[in-house]
Amino acid sequence: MTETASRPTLEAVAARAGVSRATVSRVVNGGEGVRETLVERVRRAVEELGYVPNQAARSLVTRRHDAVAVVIAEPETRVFADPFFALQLRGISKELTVHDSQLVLLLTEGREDYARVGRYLAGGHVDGALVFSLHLDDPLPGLIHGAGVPTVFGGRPGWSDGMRVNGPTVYVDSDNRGGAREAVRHLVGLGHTRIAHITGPLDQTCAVDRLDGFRDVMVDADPRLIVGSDFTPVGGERAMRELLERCPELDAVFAANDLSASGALRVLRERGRRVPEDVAVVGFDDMLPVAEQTDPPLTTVRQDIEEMGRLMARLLLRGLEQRGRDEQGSVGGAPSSVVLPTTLVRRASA
Amino acid sequence: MTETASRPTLEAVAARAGVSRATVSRVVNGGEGVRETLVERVRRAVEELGYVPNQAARSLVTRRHDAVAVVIAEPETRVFADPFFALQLRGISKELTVHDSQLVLLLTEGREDYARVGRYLAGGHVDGALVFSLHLDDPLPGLIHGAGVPTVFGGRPGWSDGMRVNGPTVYVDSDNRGGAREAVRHLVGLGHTRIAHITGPLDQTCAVDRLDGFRDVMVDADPRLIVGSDFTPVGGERAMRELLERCPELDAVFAANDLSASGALRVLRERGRRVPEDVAVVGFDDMLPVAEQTDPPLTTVRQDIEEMGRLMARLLLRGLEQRGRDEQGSVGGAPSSVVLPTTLVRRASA
DNA sequence: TTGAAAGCGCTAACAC
DNA sequence: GTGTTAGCGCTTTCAA
Repeated sequence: MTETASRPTLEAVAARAGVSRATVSRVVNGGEGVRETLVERVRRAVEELGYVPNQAARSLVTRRHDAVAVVIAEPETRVFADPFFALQLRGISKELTVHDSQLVLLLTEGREDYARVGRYLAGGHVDGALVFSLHLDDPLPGLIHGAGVPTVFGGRPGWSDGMRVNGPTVYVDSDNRGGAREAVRHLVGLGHTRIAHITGPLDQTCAVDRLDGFRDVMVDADPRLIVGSDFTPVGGERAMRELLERCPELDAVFAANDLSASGALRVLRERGRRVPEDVAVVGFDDMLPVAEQTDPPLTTVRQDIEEMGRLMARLLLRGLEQRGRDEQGSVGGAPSSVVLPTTLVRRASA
Repeated sequence: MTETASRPTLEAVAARAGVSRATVSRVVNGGEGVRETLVERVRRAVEELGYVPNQAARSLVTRRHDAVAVVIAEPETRVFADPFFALQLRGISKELTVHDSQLVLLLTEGREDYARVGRYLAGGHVDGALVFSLHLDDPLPGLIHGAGVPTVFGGRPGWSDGMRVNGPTVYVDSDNRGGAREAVRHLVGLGHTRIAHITGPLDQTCAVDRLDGFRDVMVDADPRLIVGSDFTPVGGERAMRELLERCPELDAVFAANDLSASGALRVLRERGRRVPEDVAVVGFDDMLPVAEQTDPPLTTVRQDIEEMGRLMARLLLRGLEQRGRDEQGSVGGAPSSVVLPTTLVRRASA
């Protein structure tokens, strides 16, 4: 532990430099319209005293915080077994850094945490929020709306467009449906006909969209070939066993993400089915540490997760700027949602 | 994006409840020493107006922030290919939540970011800092010290004890050396004699400690059996190839972490060496998604990473409380470093 | 028990 | 250009 020395204030710097507080403030905030010699003098005083502005005081008057909350609402353990969030965080962090904004991470581990998050958001700590992993029945959007904080969502939220209470909902998403279609078409192109799908949790839109994409191609798929799962390796194993039991003759599997695909691969190996000769497998995400590590390496649908994070931050910050420019009811130029393309990455599994 | 309504202030609540600001403040902060009827009246006004305290204003006077910075200084991409940090974060987040404190994440992607972090820490945004992944030549400790922020380190920092400028350095670490010893002894117990070691980056103390543990047991190890690496799967592959070239007759490998062990396993399989029959492999970390997923599943040294995170937060908060109690130069009761035990987890690879 | 009043450190009009 | 002044919203003595 280190000591907390009491820090010098603007006042002290002003005294030392022999100018007024206002002048110091001007210099500290860019130095526009201050004589060069004074700027110099103030800079020196700042340096000598080791002055750093007190943000609480600054925020109190400017009402800006240069901080953005990232809310990750994922009760399950999964969040952290999955590089997904980490990658998004990284993209966000990079973009925020460029704009000199800080990242405040709010993780919720259960319903009890929601009140805390709501309080925090409403407490005027941050300029905006980035929100992930919404489930259909999530109370979070309500809280956020109540807190009145500008928000960009990661992944299309599940509610209908009616929710445009104050301005449209802004989100960044991948083309989950299109990506899924491409994956399944690839399997079809390889000559497979009995293609199964291991879904993600269907209370999240990305899982639903991937299922829809699967159905787009396999228009009259045998319902026994679709089995629900949860994006985890263990869930993937379970689903694969179920599938093998229901339809031993299946010849391909499209898993809703790489993690569940890895579980499926394990079961296939265990059961002596060769991949891709007996059963071809395609995943989704292109999570490198997973997809490249499986045996055989996984053919999968790539989405640029880091870019999604970066984009979310960019949209949010742009929106904040907008709002700053025209203080009331900004109409034109408000940012709108973005859907990023996906690409199929061919490896050995299909 | 959502609208930012201007929030009601203490003043407004006071007016509505027909009391003074001071009374409202008391009620909001617990309500000690206020007549029950008034408490009730104020609570109702708060409710009706949807009042939430402005934290900037509060911090300005209390000098507390109920926020802790987590600094992750890892220039390489590795940070996020590795569940390690995510797990620590999770432990930290849980503990902070209990104490109603917020987590502010500061990621540094390169030297340029350091100044920003220093500024932030010094800016009085947070009550303390939790710092990870220090490399030997890291400028971060200096910055932190300059910022005068109470800090707990994750992993023993590399500097000598002399650095106790203001109070001893507090850290939380695993018993890396002991764990390594146990791993190697296990291999010895299995009858292996030509045991190799794939190290981590030796500018981090955990990697050095694991190497030391290896040497403790293999007192006069053939230097060709020790090869440097970097904690990544690819690094592990490279190291394994190198080892196989230098010493084709090796019969066991202790890798400094699971990720590099997974790379080593892949190379061994590729070269047709059976694991564990021809070459036994032990990792370190017991990162479940890695260790259980490898083929064969990895025998490894488990460290409770989430617990480390939790403990770091706990030590920091305890220190802050201490400091709150006795405002000057707290002597007794200051928290001190903790080293957590490790355990060997036997799976199939050794 | 409650209220009045004095700031916390800073910015932003507004004068000079 | 530079200084003066009035708050931002809250907590916290100090009196009543």
